[in-house]
This record gives sequence, structure tokens and C-alpha cells, in this order.
Amino acid sequence: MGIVVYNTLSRQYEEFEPIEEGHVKIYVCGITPYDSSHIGHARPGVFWDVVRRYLLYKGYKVTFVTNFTDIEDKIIKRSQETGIPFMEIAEKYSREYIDAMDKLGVKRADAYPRASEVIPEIIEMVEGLIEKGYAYESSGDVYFRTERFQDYGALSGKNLDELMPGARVQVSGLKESSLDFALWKAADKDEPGWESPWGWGRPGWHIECSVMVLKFLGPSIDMHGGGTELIFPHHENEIAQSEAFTGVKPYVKYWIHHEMLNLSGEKMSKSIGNVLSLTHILETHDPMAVRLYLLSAHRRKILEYSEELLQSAEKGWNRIETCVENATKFLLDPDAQGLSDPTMLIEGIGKCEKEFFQAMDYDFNTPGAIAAVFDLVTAINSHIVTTGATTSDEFGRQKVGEAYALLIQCLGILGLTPRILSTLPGTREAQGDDVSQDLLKILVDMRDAARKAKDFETADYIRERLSHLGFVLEDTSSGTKVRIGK
RNA sequence: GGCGACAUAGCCAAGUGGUAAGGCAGGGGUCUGCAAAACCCUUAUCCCCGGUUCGAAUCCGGGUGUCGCCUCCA
Repeated sequence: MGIVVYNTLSRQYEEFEPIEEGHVKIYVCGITPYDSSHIGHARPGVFWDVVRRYLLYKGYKVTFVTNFTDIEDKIIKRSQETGIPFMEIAEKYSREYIDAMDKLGVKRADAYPRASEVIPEIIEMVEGLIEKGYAYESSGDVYFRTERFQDYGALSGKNLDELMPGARVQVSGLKESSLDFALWKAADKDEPGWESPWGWGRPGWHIECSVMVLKFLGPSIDMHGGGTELIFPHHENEIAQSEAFTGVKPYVKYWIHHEMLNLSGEKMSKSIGNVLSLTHILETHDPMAVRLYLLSAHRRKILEYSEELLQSAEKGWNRIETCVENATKFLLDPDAQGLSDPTMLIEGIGKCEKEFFQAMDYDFNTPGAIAAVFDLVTAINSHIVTTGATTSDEFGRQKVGEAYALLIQCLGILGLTPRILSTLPGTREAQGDDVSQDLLKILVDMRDAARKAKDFETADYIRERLSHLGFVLEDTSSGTKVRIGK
């Protein structure tokens, strides 16, 4: 059974099969870097990162491209207000976005093209569309002749007759039809722009994506992503331009849109003003918990934002991390004891194996996959942490190893990295040096001695002080354990 | 007004016609000097009304509500 995806174009679930065998080409509409990103922008970043990781796991070669729209009215406006060159503004916020993605564990794209880098190609496509009769020049603007393109409206489920009355407010007398959209916009000489066959100007909003897809991925790609808000007109127009220009259908085989992130029932959006800075959230919360939160709803469902939801994700993530930590220590300690009967653990492994991949196969159902991970966490914990652990036999240890490997694999596909994996001895972020490790051990030993002597005041004092330094002490039946806290 | 999506426990959220996953919170218990971590038990007939079916949270029709798009927007 292969992967099934929900395609906006057909409004159905479809068996996924790349156009070119073994190679998946993906383009996702990126941000317009005129200001800092908000938490909503992180949703597609993380979702598509999981898609990439899963396709790689499945053995596909994946080429992933996402753009920055660095020429746009709002950036230009900001540039005029601040006197800072528009390229500098765009670069600053693009950088900021990539930094945030890094923190969230998002793999870098194969290319991050900027609209300003593909001006010659844009001009070329616009010229081609004019030659083919799909576009016309008008006072330095160039418009796409929408009614010439037969399939217009197929993606958004609109037809031209319905659109006509809605678009009655004719903004520009330069267009043949109110439905026509700009491919190239004339600009004043003091505005940012480029020399073109139609004079000084800049590209329209939709054309850059068509050009970048063609340049970096080809005339026909497998997956195109973006928010549902972009279905019309942005993606509808992309299809029209691209297919009219290349003559190749389909421009995109699977249209994969994600729903918005809402704040108190409303789309988080700069124009509404209900935005929460992504950078700020990543500074005040564990990025991995944020990632878990972002994956906690299916991509086609609205995700509600609240501090409480983020906190609940943080607690859930904590449980996963603690489990990985406990299992790591269990496997490193030859004397660690587990349950003598590993039946439950074996069942847990089987269940997770089945359900995690089934969920991922069915339209990248990350909430379902996360549920499978939690089930496995419970199975592992029951075996190694529960009271009544009595044996350290080889078979049981082997099963813990299997469960551990599966857990790490699932987390890897979801892009969730527990801290312990980067703090294990030998890795460069290993906690502290040998001396401080020894000092820590001395303190723990002293505290244990105090506990034995029923001097709980001293014992609690040591635990309290160590917790401020980030070390969490836990007394278990097999001795005191030290965890690295947050 | 037109087009589209969604409606599942206190909150969040899976569910591909076969009899309701998972997380957080709450309650009860085990372990324990306390704490922490962990484990076990416990909390729903799926917005409403009809229909199809042996069987529907899942399919169809009609309501109601929420959100998105039709203007820049992940």
C-alpha cells in the first residue's frame, strides 16, 4: 500500500505516484518577507518538512523548492517609509524566517529562489504569453487574458460567469476584462523596478511562482503546496500562466493545501493584526514542543492557537523526551532491570509499526502518527520504568532495543529530536566536562547518605539547589537518577 | 450574494461503512520520607432532522453554526 493524498484539484483522495519514477518534485509558496513571521507561517514549514522526511524514508529522491516573494507592494511601501533598500528589508526577514525554521528542525530547501533573481526569466515568460495571444500590453502593464484559458477556475471550483458579476468593480480601465490579472506592472522611475520590453516596471504577483517552478523543477511537478487562502486567485492564475506558456499539462499533479492557524477563531494575519511573533514563541517555548503542537492537527483542519495548547504540547513532548532518556540509560546500563515478561512491549512495537505508517500513508496524518508514538512510549515505560521490574534478561533487553529503534525512527520522520540524542557522551553538546560530572556525582552521593540518615532537610536542600542548575533528581527503587531539566 | 471547508469528551484531536485512537486537564489507586518520573483504573454514542444500508461519526438530502476565499495574505 502506497501513499494516498488529498488533492485540492479533484477534491478526492488519490494514490500518490510521482511523474518521474522515484523522484518527487515539490514547490511550496513561501512568505513575503516584509515583516517578522508569525506562528502561522511555521505551520507549512513544519508540515512540508515532515512530508519530505517521509518521502525520503520511503526511498524517494525529493527536490524541494520554496520561494521568497521579495518584490511586493508592502515591501516597497516599507522601504519608502524607512529609507532602507527593499532588498535589504526582504533579506532581513527571509533570514529571520530561515533561522526560525532551523530552530524548528526544518531541513533546508534545495533552493530558496527570490523573485528578484528571476527577472529575466519572468520577462521571457511574459513575452512568450504575449506571443501566444494569452497576454497583452496596456500602457506599460501586461495582463493575462483570462478568458482565453479554457480550464480557468478548475482548481477553485469557480467559473467565469460567476466571477464576472463579483468583479464588477473595475479598478483599471487598462484591462480588456475585469478578470484579467497583471503579469507585469509599470512602475515610476523612482520606484524599484527593471527595464523590460514594456518599459520600467516590476512583475505581477503570480508570475514568479510559475517561473520558479519551471526554472528549478520543470514544466510539470508532483506536489505544489500553499495555504488554502492561495487557491484563488494565486494558484488558479499560476496554472493558467504556466500551462498556457509551456503547453504542458498538468502543471501540478497534486495540489496540497494546508488550513490556517487561527487565533480566537480568526485567521492569524497581519492585516487583521492578531499576530504572535514566531521568534518570540520560539524563545519562550521549547521549539520541539512547538513542532509537536503544529503537527497535532491534520493539515487540512484549522489549527487553533492558544498558550494552553502550547503548554499541553510541551507536557506531551516532555513525556516523550523522558521516555527516550530513560530508554537510552536502560540500554547503556547492563544491570538495568525490566519486566520479566516482554509480551506487552512486543505488542506495543507491533501496534506502533502498523499504526504510525498507516497514518502517514493516508494523507500524511500526523496526529494519527503522534498517537502511535505515544502508545509506544507507554509500552516502553511500562516495561522499563514501572515498579516491579525484576529482570535484566537478554531477550527483554533486545526488545527494548527494538522499541527504542522504532521510537527514534518515528520521531525522526516527524522531525522531533529529543535533547538526550544530542547530549549523549561523545557528542559535541555533551553536558559538562569530566570534573563537573564528578562533582555532580559527589553531591548526589552526599544526598543519598543524608537520606539514609533521615536527614531530609539536607537531602531536599541539595535537590533544590541542583534543580536550579538544571539537574532534576529522581529517587527510584534502583537508586537516584539525574535528568537534565530545562 | 457566489464558491469551498469544517462541526467528535472540560480543552485539543484521529477515525479509509463494521460498532469511538491519542494528548492535556480532572478523579481514584500503585510506588515513595517528601517530591519527581512512571504505571493501572476512570470521563462521549460523534451539531440537529430525515434517508440509503444487515450495519453510518463515516455515504446522500435538508437545516443550524463556525471558518476561509471572491482585494494583499502561509
